[in-house]
Amino acid sequence: MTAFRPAATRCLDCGLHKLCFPPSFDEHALNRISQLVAQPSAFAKNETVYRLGDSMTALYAVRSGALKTSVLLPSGEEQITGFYLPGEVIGLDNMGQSHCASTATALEKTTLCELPVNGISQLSQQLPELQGHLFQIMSTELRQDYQRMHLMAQASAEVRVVSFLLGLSARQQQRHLATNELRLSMGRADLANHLGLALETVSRALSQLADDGLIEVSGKSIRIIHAEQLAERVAADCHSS
Amino acid sequence: MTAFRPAATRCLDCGLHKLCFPPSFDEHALNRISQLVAQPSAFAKNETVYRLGDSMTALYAVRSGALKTSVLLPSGEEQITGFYLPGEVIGLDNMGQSHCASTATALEKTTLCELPVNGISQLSQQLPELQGHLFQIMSTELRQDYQRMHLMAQASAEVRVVSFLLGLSARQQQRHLATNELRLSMGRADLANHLGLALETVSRALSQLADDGLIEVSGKSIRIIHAEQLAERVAADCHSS
DNA sequence: CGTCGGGTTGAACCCGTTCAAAGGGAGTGG
DNA sequence: CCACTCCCTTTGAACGGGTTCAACCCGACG
Repeated sequence: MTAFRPAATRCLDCGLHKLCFPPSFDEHALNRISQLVAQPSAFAKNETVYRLGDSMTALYAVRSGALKTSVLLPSGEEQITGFYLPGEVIGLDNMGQSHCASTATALEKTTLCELPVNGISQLSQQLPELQGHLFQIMSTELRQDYQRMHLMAQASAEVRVVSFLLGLSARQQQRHLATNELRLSMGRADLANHLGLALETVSRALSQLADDGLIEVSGKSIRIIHAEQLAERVAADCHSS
Repeated sequence: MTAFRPAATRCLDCGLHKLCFPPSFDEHALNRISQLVAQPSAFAKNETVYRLGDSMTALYAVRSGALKTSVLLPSGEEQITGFYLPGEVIGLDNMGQSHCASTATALEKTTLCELPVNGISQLSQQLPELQGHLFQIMSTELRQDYQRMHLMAQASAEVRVVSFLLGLSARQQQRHLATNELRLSMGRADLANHLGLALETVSRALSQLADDGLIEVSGKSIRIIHAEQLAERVAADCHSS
């Protein structure tokens, strides 16, 4: 079996391994991990990877495409907790749980590397660096959540939208993509949900920013014209409050 | 040294060990952990346990008292990320980092058990249950943050305050304390900051709830009169939106 | 008794929501 | 190739809840 595994499934050969795992991971560590990773699987748009209540079996590293994670609230409404791009890992919020507490849905055609949680747990007993990495990405998510929480609690609609755009831009930079050309894989409704705003408010904020000449908006494609001025608006809002 | 360690520092003898660690932890595991735990240290009101930028050396389990954790935003303002009570563990958002990204401040006279992060990391290589526990409490914090984020994003002031009170009540129940007698260790300003509201709004919400006969407010002491009706208001708000 | 800090109450303003309608682009069928 | 439709997005106008600014209250402490 393993002899026939396509080269593409070996993390070492994957251009994203420095994102999924620390750059410091050596060949040995990557090979050990590769042995756990199943053949990347493809998901169509709107297909769910896992769903609330499913038994928790794996983490998933995004290989291509994009997806959203959401929690279903008691009331039945959906709260989108995050959008994930290639090189990012989903399922951390279910670590240590027997069942999934969230749902992951592909926003477009997406391929994922499956990291079985049993294997990951065991391997991280042997590779301190892997355990440290898991702690690190989980704590990073925690810290990012704090910032997002402050955003939701305090920031104006414009600042929320700008923060999101700049965050996306920064993540593209990590993947060595252009920082000023964004393609939003999610619709306005999902974006609004994630930012805690009404759909119309997001649209208005984008239009306003476009009117001010800071960005160009064309459907799901957004071009950042003046990144510095965008950053200033975020800072200005923080300073004023 | 260890021969003279007071019995009180042995986790096995501490009434809170089922909160700090899973109830399933056996005597062996608790003893291994106890060897790591330094003498509980005391902090006065407003004293900081660790501060943004400090080197990250330990997690801390609350033994008595209460404290808040906060992040300092670029603008210089403080966002309070959580309040912690006996049996709860702080510092998880710094796991895997070399330096603290948050600040922990005692809200009253507080004693903490220090869990050196090096020791914890190494021990969790040997005790899969400990590693699993760490993953679990981190993922639990993640999931709680998602709920809080939704609260901040969508919920009315009243719902935010009620959710906080009910959450506090639930945590008291875990510690086998009365669920209807709350003592808020933080001031209105901290509470408002944490809930993403203006100080005045929190005060108004509490007054309103008191007028409606659902709670009794006397400074920092709050008595819950009709827990069910409080829960209904939260559910009602969710349903309406 | 006076002062001080935290908490409460009051009134006006502002931003985001809500409801409503129009605009636009992709896909389908003629 | 165009016309039609559907869905997503944009734009408009009025409403409402939370913030803000301001005054007041109250218990603690000197």
